Amino acid sequence: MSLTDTSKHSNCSAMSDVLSRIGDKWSVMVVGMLSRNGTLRFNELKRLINGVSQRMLTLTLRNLERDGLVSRTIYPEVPPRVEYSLTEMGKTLQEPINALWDWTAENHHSIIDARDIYDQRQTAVEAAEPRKIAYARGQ
Amino acid sequence: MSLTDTSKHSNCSAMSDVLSRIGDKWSVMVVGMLSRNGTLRFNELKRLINGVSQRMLTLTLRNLERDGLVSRTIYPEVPPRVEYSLTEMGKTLQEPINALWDWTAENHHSIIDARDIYDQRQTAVEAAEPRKIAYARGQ
DNA sequence: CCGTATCCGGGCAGATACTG
DNA sequence: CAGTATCTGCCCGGATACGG
Repeated sequence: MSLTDTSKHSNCSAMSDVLSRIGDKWSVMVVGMLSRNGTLRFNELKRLINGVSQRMLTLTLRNLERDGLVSRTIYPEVPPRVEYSLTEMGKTLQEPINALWDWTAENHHSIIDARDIYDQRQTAVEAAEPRKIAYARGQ
Repeated sequence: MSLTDTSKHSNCSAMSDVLSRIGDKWSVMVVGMLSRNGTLRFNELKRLINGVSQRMLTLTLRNLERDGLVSRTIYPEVPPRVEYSLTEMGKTLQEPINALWDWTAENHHSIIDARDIYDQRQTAVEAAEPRKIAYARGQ
């Protein structure tokens, strides 16, 4: 099945479903970090992923675990040690995510440029014609 | 640059930036529809994309246009006609998105299964040990 | 037909405090 | 160390009404 395969595009809800996880930036970061480093402890992940709160990291890891993408191993020690790594299915996610990562690397500058141009045109229009701005810029 | 390329992983903010657009389900749907059909009018898109509100479609299209991924052509007619299509850059997005789409098709069932198993375990634990549930199931 | 403006309710994320 | 619980604010997205 592919995007261009009109037949049997299931109900798209599958895509939405998965995307809501993939699209979550923390999820992608976690998968990225685990795919590079293999196995990481909670606080290692927290340090590596810039800006994530404890709460969000916990939630993200729980969801990934629930979806069978990340495995969680608790070592009954004091102090506690919990290690995270990708499951086999999680590893297969690397490839499509890598594709996205590469695309980003190649096109991010173009996007930035496109935005600048767009914004300049808009501010020009705005000056000439007050009101008529799409949802007052964002929202 | 790739996920496994530790050097020069820029600041990851680029990835977050692009992901917040890719991760948006409406954006993906729009790109998907345009990549299949080539060119579509506003209401054609609205009909094709199940459940999108007028507001969200407008906002999504504006953002995609601003990022240089979608081009918008207005025909000065009555009633007005506006056509959307992918730009060259937008077309290059097809490939990574397709990869994601394919991955979804292959793994969605496994994810559903994993969730069921996880949830069953959790309800069991819950019964035995009230309290101690990760953020009371979601949030 | 193709939008824009405005109101509004729910959910998501940060901050904080607390445990085994 | 690795979480959990709770409070709070605010952003996002739907619904609605209107306009060129």
